[in-house]
Amino acid sequence: MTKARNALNRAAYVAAALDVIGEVGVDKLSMRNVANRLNVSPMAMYKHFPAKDDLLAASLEEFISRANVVPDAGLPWEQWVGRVARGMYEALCGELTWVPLLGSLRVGSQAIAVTEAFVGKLCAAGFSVEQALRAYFAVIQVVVGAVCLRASLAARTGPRPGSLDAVVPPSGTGSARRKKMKAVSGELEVFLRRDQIEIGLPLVIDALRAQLKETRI
Amino acid sequence: MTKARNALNRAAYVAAALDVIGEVGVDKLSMRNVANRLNVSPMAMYKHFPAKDDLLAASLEEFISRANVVPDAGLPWEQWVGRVARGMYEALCGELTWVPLLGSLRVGSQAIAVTEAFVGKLCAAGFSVEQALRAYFAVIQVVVGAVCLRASLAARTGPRPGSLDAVVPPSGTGSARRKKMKAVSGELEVFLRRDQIEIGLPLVIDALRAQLKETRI
DNA sequence: CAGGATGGTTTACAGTGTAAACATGGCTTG
DNA sequence: CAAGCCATGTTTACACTGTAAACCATCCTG
Repeated sequence: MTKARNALNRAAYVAAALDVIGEVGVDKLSMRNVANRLNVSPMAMYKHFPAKDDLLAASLEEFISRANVVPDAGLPWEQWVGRVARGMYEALCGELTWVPLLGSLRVGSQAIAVTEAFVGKLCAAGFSVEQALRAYFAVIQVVVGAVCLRASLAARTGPRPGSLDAVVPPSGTGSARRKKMKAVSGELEVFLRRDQIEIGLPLVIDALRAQLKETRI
Repeated sequence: MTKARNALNRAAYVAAALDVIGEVGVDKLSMRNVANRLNVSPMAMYKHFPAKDDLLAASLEEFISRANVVPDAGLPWEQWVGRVARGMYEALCGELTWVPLLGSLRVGSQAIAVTEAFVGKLCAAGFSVEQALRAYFAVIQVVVGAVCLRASLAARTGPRPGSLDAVVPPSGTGSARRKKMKAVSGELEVFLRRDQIEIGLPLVIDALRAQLKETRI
């Protein structure tokens, strides 16, 4: 037996991978544990994905797609864009183990659907296609960057004692400098603890608003 | 023998790690190959770093520090900020294998030195400390995001044939939709191929300029 | 019915991070 | 000077990883 009717497909493997990820995180996902979940040999997956990275990339795409970030069309564009960005941000923050894979985001059909909606929305609001696409990429950049910074906070136990002991000592020293650095460091901590998306996103939206006003004149 | 005078320290291990990374990339770095480069047992490193991740995080910090992105103080703040951002972007793009580690950026003394300079520059230009820190984080976000998108392009062989075959088919179908999606997809490709930092960064700088003007009134 | 796809299995290998126990030099203290 | 601790490095071993290679069963198609 073993074969039979129930042939597994890409989607089934991706679904299983997402289950595993939900339980143990992206970093602890292995070919073997997703295979086990489907009662299948690990090597079976290589008939559908050339390598683990491809499985993970597909899973990330599916994950983002499931986040379902495209909001109601009725909203004014600023809020609409905000919702998309915050939706992505929150989804990714919910599973920070994705972070190492943010560099392998593919332009899959799911992403294209979002882009399409995004560009459509902004064009309807008066932006040019060029401007809208630029805006889309800027927003994605901010989301990804914000998630990375968020992860970077989570990766820390707190302001470590050794936080000021450099790998290589800073060129200029002196006690005045050290004091100032400590002050900046403190402020840094405060900012790191803020909701990262609320730092970069408003700036981008402001810039977009300004662009729109200028175009309309 | 074996012991003797030449006791290795954190910095030595980090330097060796950076050497290895320069040759084979972050992804192919292993405790064993950096240990070999120093003619030392792999386990020796655990006396200096609790785990591989810590070695990597330290190496990333040192890498960024070596990029030496802080420019001359004479520049006007817009250009100054641009230089910092583009410097980081280019350094990271030169070794894209760092990308998976962007989520473990630590606030080390090197980073603090940059922040200090950044905040100082912007405050001198008329921004409040709050605004300056916000600006700093926004810029970092954009840099990190831009690098991730850049990596995402590099991870692709090109516009793959299967690019439109979703893991799970899109909800709405129809040939008109497919055609529009393909058009958007084409534009996406074009944008992906642009210098990513030039997409998000100008927007952020525009927003900052507007902020400054408003404050001055 | 022959023959290739398709999707699965088994076996095996080279390589990984790191825990545990042990060795040894140099510095501090009695 | 002796005793002993601490920092550093070594050896061994383990559990686990991704995946190449070869093989097998079912099905679709000419």
